[in-house]
Amino acid sequence: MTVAGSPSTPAARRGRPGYDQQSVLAVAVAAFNRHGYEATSMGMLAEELGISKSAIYHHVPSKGDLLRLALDHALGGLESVLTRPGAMVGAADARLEFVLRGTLAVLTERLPFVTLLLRLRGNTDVEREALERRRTFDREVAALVDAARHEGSIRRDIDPRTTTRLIFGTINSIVEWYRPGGPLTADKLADDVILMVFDGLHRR
Amino acid sequence: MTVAGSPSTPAARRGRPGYDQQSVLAVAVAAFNRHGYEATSMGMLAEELGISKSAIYHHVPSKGDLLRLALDHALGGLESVLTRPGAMVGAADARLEFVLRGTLAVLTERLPFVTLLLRLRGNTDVEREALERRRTFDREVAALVDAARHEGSIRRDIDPRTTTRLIFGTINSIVEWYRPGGPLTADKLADDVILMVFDGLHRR
DNA sequence: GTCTATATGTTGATAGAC
DNA sequence: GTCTATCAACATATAGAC
Repeated sequence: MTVAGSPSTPAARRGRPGYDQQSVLAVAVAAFNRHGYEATSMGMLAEELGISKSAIYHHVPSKGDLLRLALDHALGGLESVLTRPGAMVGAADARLEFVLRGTLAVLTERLPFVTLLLRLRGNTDVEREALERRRTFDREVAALVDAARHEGSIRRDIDPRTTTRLIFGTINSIVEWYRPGGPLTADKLADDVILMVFDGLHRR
Repeated sequence: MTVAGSPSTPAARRGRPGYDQQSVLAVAVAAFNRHGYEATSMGMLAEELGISKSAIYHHVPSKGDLLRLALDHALGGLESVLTRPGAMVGAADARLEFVLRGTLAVLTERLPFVTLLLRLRGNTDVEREALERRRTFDREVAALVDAARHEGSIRRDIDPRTTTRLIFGTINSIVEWYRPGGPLTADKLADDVILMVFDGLHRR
């Protein structure tokens, strides 16, 4: 999926100038992440796009729809991880690692969209619906953690709920600092995260 | 320090009714965390406090000062961890654990204030100044991580910057789910975090 | 310590021209 | 696909009464 940040990017759109919905969305998501969704005005978006406020309404019916489109892109990516073959068969330990690596891949590939999702507070209906879908995803991963624990591959001296939350916390917090294109590749990052979470930082 | 959430809490304030600066601040911080600082209007605060907008200006000169007071409380707590005796002497490994436990203690004791600090995006001068103080704190902890690495107590197959960011990510993400007064005490949480970060979740 | 009234600008969204 | 013009509602903050 191509998400351009300026009008008439040749690779993204052939033909006439001006924005399309995807390129408007990319700019909107960046602004939502910088100021927060509620604090981002259509006037600010218009200024960044270089068009008038009302021109935005040609691409999207409301500010809430910009949010809904963005969150759907993030959630769709995460949900697809759970339906991939590697998430369904084998030892719980291996399935868990597969899902965590898949989550990390979606997080880095759709970074601004997932960032927006993870910063939601549930203040509007659109946000609450997205948070409900996110909770369903979280519950399925939590079930995998429990299975790996029962299997004996995960330590039992930490409460299962705490275990799941620490795993998610570690992974989700990556949106706050990881930037693709830097020295750290997404694959190496995934290796590092799996290493710390399951084997720890101490030398042994 | 007492931070009340309603006017004339007997333990917090003796004498006349009405809010004082601390109780206004507590309500404001909760609202900032729920909606984001920029998206929280003085009208919303007035409604939650049950007083008029202009009455708030009796306690604090501006909305930005509410933010500044709150961030100062969070940063003061974090900075005090680095000047405590345990952070200054001994093996780097032990000093690092001491500082991380101290950070976790401040995070849980001043939870709403630290939450606000960690969600800043740097859109105003007040925010940028706070982020600069936070970066200074982060740099000092990063130096401890580097020292523990050189000492040989921390694994070398993960980049030092990544190591520090994963540690901070894991700890900072706790504000998104931990609630004091629940079944998990702050001390047990700190034990769990230290255990996962340094020894990993795998059973050995 | 709180109020009403007010000043001045910005909000999301629409109507209709080009 | 973009524009100007417009709307009612709401933003931060101040002045001055009680």
